[in-house]
Amino acid sequence: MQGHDLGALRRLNTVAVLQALRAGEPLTLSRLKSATNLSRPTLELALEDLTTRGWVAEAATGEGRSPGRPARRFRFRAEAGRVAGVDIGLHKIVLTLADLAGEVRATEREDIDPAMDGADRLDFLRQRLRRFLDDHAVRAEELWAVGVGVPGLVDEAGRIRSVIVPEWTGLDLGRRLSETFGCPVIAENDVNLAAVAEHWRGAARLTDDVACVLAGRRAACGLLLGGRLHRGRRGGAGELGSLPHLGLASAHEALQWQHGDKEGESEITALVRALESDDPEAHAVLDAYAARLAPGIAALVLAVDPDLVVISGGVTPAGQWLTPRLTTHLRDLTLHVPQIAVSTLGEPGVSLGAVRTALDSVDTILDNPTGPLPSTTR
Amino acid sequence: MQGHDLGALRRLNTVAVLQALRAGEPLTLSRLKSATNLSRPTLELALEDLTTRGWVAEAATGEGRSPGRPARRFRFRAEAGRVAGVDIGLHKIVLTLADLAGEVRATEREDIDPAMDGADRLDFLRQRLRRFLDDHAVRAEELWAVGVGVPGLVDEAGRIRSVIVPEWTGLDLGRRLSETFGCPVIAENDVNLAAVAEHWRGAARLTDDVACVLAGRRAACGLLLGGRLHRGRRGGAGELGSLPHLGLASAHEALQWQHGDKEGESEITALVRALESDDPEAHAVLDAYAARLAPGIAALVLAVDPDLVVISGGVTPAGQWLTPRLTTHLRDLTLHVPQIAVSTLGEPGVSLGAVRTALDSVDTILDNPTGPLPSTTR
DNA sequence: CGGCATTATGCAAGAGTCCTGCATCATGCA
DNA sequence: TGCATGATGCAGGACTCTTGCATAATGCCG
Repeated sequence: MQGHDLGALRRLNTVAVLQALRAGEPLTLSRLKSATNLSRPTLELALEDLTTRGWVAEAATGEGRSPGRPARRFRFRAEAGRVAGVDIGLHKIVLTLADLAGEVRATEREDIDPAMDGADRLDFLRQRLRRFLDDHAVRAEELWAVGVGVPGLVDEAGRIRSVIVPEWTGLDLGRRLSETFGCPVIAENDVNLAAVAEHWRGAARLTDDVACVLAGRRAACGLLLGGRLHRGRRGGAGELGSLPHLGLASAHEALQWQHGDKEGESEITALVRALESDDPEAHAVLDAYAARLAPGIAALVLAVDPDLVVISGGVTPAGQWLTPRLTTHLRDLTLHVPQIAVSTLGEPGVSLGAVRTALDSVDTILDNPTGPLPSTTR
Repeated sequence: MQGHDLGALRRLNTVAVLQALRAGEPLTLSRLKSATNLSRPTLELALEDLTTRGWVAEAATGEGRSPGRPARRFRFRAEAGRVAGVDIGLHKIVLTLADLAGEVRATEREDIDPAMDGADRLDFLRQRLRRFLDDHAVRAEELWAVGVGVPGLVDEAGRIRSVIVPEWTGLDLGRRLSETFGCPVIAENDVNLAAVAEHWRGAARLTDDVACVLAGRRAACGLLLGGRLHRGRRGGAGELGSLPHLGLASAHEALQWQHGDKEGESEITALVRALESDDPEAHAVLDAYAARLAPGIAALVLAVDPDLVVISGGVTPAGQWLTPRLTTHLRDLTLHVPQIAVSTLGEPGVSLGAVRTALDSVDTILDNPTGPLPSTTR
């Protein structure tokens, strides 16, 4: 714990004003006053400072609902910068562009040849992100941070360990890309990012202890405990797939469904259609899958006792039928069955979590009380 | 995030000075200056304030090693208050008295009749704590907080759920006792407190992600993640005992050892003696126990991936033989075998963790930036 | 259309906190 | 005894926050 200077006090107060404005709607001085407990002259000075640095602008006066002189309103200049979120999996890449308020400005998805090797994949990622930024006229100095979700574990130092893209094991993807794009790039396990996203804007907004279970070809889990991502030593938290007693790794075998009538229809879509028409065989398949998933989830629930388990991944479309079955099976295995919800974000969740991680990295710049408040034009 | 006025700044700085002194040795003004980044006049004002409020006193000047005028030295008045830690189990009660620096001043242990019911047990706890405080001349206004470890889960609201003392289920022990003793009383699961204690002063001082496994008649686990206690919804984190796939609840059956020669010697003491004399049968028993413990610990390790697993509870005396066997068995079950250590605190660990929890509760009073800095004489 | 209540804004005065810098004091060493 | 070294005492100055009053702009009502 450090002592604070008068200058630090002012910086602290200025950031407090900025945070209040970032939270949402444009605010008048009166509202800022009650939000920050600061006096009006102090607020005016802080706002002037923030305005010259490009963080804040005066908004149009709101509709004059109240009597009296209309108040000026100030807003956070979300357009002052951009962050990007990338989800690079085995089969696809998803790119998301957002402003500093986290508002999504553009999204793009493209299939990848699963056979593409690690080096080509890195080049591909670089090239597509570069093109994506160019397409949306993002200048280098506008880009504040990038988050990247990868299919593998990422340790605290940023090094990857992946069985899906084995050549990336040992790679410090963040450092490599940050050299290319001239801003912080944070690599993170994709399931962890899905958990972050569900907590931010998905099914887990109301709780701070969430386990996000990826159920599909892969079985993995992201943990958000106390509102913060829990990685564990070397990023291995939630990797229950490898314990044979629980049979999580092979659970997907129970999800076979070859009854697709229509050409080109995916297995899960066909299964969902069968479920919708109350096909008893389809329900039996889903129940068997739930039964094989249950011990692994039970171990997770007993270990960390989350408020909520979010089911995401390939089975998401069948989620509404899966959750009650899962609840039934869990009742036999755990003391307390947690709430179970289906991902509301689906596939774009990972790249949205990557955006959130990038925004967190921007926040650390602002939270640092020493040094001057940065400007938006760097 | 709130704005701060000049008064809050001063309070912030004063607390920073106090924290610097709390950390350890008495400090001179120069050392405080480098520790807090504050100027000398500011430090002097803060120290005067802290002195009149009773938090700080001038210490004897250290041995004049350096040239120049000898500097005054200031120290935290740890004797300005007391906190107590209690561990009430099925078979025993342990009481610990400490000063505000966490220095232990007294400890007491007493057996309890395991058949004692919930109501009598609460009275017993009250009476023994009262007597313990009287014996050591702790006046009511000197006692700042009490921590209590109980054999059961404690939810966020402070309510207990226990199978060991079933009558306590639903009890808000903290509120009840705080009315009796006139200070905050925090109830917490005993294994959680063991984890806190090992992190504070035991085997887990160097790491912030720790699982503390209670191995003995009971099987339970306390989790400290990111340096903070992780309770989970309703305090159920780490309760892997109930999952039959892992067989943790019945593991203790493998630990039978009836070969005690000496009268009155406990089972574990006899086993340790046999291990010391390289009795192959004793080693086989321990190996079988490790094998039955391993799947549960593996599930925990895969779920949260801690840096360190601390083994505590009844088997602690045999820990040095248990840990290598456990490591061997875990190697087959997990990707990464974490470090495994034996509790260095043993049985008093829980009450020491209770002391730490009580001290944390004192800290929250100091950390609150609004309102005046409290005095030690309330 | 004009007065009134209501709310926002401009400006100055006042109080509080922190830092810098110089002179002074106390000790160890030559 | 003189000197270097580091601690202490005491202003002066700079900065920040708050309070309070006068003024400006709007909606409402007569």
